[in-house]
Amino acid sequence: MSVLSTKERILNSTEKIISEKGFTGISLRTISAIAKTNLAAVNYHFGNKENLIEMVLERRLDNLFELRVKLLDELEAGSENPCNLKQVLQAFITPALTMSNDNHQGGKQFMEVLARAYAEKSDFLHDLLSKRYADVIKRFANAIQRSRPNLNKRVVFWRFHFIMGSLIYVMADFGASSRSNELSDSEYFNICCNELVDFAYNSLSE
Amino acid sequence: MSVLSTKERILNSTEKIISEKGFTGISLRTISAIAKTNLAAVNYHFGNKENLIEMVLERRLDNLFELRVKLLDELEAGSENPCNLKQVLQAFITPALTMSNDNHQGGKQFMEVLARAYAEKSDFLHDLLSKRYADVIKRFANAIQRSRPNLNKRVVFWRFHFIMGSLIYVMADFGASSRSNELSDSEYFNICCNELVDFAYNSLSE
DNA sequence: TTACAATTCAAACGATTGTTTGAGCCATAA
DNA sequence: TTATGGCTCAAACAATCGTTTGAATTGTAA
Repeated sequence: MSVLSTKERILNSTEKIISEKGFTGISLRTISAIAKTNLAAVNYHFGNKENLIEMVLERRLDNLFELRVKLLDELEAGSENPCNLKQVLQAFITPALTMSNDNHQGGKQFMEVLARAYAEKSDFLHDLLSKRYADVIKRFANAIQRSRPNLNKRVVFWRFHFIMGSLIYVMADFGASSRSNELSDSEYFNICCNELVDFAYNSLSE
Repeated sequence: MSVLSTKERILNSTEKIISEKGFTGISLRTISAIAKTNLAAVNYHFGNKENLIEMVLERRLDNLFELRVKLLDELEAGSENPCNLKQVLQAFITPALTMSNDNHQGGKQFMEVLARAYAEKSDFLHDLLSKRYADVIKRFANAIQRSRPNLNKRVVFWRFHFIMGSLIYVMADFGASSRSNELSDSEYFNICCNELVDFAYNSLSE
């Protein structure tokens, strides 16, 4: 097991605290305590609190969108043209849910952070999505469009956004209230993933 | 125009501030200032900050679910049996979006508060949904089930939750980034409402 | 080893937070 | 008028916040 740098430990503990207590419950003193470092280390490494939170978002979102792009690339390089819609949706949804199921690497915590950032209308997150990742989102929207040529372009656009809404809802475990206790985490997320893909696929039927 | 009581003014200004700056940005001093009253009035009328926020949620949610129930009652009293699925979905979705479009009465602000409360995993909200409103949600789920007897009960359950996810996403204006500037608020929400109902209806096709 | 930069640390800063206090205001009822 | 109770107010409380400072420590290259 590798030893984590102070910077990494701070990012991890921030992620953990936000996912547990939300943005309201954050304090740099708690963060530094859990990261087993000094209070001033946070400002030393990240400048200020706002920047720290932004770095938490950036670190993971880059991974998430990288993975999505990779899967879409593979699909578009394949023989099917247009791509199989269900696979396109899987390429978008699965990485997010895989991440949120990856407790070991803190992915689950991050997904909750992400959902909270959405709710808080983080300007930084907004910029990230509308600039850095806009192309990826557009690529997915186009791939969906091509496989459903008879659907109005505007309608596809709306539904893709609704699907993203459901995804965020699930990721953040919003519906946890309704979750059965008999399922393990990985079982739950497998079912969830399948159900969500089917749901999305169905919603895009012509 | 009626004169609002101090209590009402405090509730309204709290709603406004949360919707603008999120739960993070709340301060009782700002709240009392906007409510044009004294700082101590908040504690006098609501005991403490947490209780104040809970009262904001409760006041509006009661209205929302009352309206949903009323619409469902009307449908189930009608001639169609089972109820028309699209109308059931409308009875669930429309009140929420009407509220979020009702700027004058602060409904829009509340919907953003609600979405933030979801993200913050408010225990109070959780209890409200799983206790006080659980019956209503179950009634809607059953109504959907009856109109789609061939769909697995578990599948209906999942999809209803996904639909709620999309609804919250839309209510909180999460997708505002992608919103065209040429539409007025009411035009936007009309389209949004129709698209969401169609989306939900489609996702529940057999 | 020495010198220098990077990092960590305890301590303090001023600002802001939720809450409490007790005096004052203002209506209504005796 | 006087007395009472609901309400508002300015002021102060202790606690916590993010940030800064300067000294101590660590790691690295000469």
